Amino acid sequence: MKEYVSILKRTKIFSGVKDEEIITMLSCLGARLSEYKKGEYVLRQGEQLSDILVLAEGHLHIQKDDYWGNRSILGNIEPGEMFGEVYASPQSEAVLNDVVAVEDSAVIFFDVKRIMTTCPAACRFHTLVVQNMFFAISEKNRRLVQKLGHMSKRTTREKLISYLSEESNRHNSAKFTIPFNRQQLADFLSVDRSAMSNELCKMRDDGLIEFEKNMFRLL
Amino acid sequence: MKEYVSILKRTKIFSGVKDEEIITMLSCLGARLSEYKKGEYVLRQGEQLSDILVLAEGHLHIQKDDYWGNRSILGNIEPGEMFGEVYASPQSEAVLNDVVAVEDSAVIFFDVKRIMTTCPAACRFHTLVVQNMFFAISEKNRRLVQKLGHMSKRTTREKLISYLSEESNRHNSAKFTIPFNRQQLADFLSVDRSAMSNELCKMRDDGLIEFEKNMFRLL
DNA sequence: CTCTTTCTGTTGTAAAAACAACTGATTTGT
DNA sequence: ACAAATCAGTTGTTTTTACAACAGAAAGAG
Repeated sequence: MKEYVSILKRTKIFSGVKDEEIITMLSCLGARLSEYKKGEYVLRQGEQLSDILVLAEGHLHIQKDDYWGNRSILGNIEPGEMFGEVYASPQSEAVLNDVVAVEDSAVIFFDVKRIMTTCPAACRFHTLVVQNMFFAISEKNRRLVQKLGHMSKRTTREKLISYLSEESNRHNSAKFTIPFNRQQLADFLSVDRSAMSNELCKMRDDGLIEFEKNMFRLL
Repeated sequence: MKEYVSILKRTKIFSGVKDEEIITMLSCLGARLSEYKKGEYVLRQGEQLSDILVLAEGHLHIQKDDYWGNRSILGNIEPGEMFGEVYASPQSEAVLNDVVAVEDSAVIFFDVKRIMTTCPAACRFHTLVVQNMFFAISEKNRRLVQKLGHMSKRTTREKLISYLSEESNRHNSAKFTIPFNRQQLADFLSVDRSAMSNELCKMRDDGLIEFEKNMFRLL
């Protein structure tokens, strides 16, 4: 577990907490570590969950498959990110989506009851962590709203422009790589892969973008 | 302000806090009240915001208009709901969407700094409120994910089924009213109104649903 | 290195949605 | 109560997407 302190201290949740204090808190908060091979499920739709999770290393997708086998990728989780907090509230409901490892990953579980119900005065940084979690989930909320912004565009081209513009912004650069391959990007934007591939090429022909694999450049 | 205590005490944020304590906290938290006529903007895209807002009475929509005049309704706010918390984090960014009153409304503003940075020990319920806010924003996050679920459906019919099923669930009844008229529902689901109207009627003809104005019944 | 699998781009067709234009019903304002 | 504005439904046309099937390139396994 200690090997991940360097990762944890760079996360939003532990922002402002020192190494030694993080180690103390890992036991104070009842942290457990689980590892997953590529393709394994971290969470499954319908499960009960009373933990908040942090990705220590690897790469996860939040996704959902419907009756007909259509897959939607609802989100992308990178190291240091918190997830699962949505299901950890008192009126806890079942997990809505699958969370799957797209590469070998390590996840830290925190017992939400210990985080939220222990008297904050007991541990000097407990209060700070709750506040940090609040801001982290706010940030996440913001990203969901942005994704809704892409999804609400009517045409594939508009969705792509909306998504790529945001990624460019986020990287502060016209050139950037995305965490998806073509099929995954199509699933993320909820469009057909071949139609999207087609549209990407048209956009390139129109001089809007350049790309190679998952590297893109806006022109 | 006191007239809204009965509303506030039923909100998630003040869950578990007594009337007198709410009154005390309203000043402790630097609460301010603003009123809006139907059609007025509560928040505008691009604004800076350092408050958390609670709708005391009325009905708001979170919406966004693009270049071409297409409107997306990203969310719906009912009395007692918190909003704006996304923009209140320390690395505060500009407001992403408009929030507009769809009927005469009253909104309470809380200074986020006072909520988050005052020592929680100072006020017995301060900690409770921070925790409540955490759960409230989690719940909101959940709803955003559900909306993404509707939006990720490919056809208008699937989007409608997804949305109506969720509303039915939420009301624990096959019969329920929705907070949108047809145009607003179309904007919410990001589809064309006339096409949606058409699809609703087909669904009725297929024996899937009944409806009258904004009352729906699933069969 | 070779075989297999995955990934990306291409094309044609069928299905669905967007758009535009119009009607009648309902609501709102004066 | 009446005129104006908003709202919901209908239809036909155009545009866009989904789907299916395939081919070449790249990546991965043995």
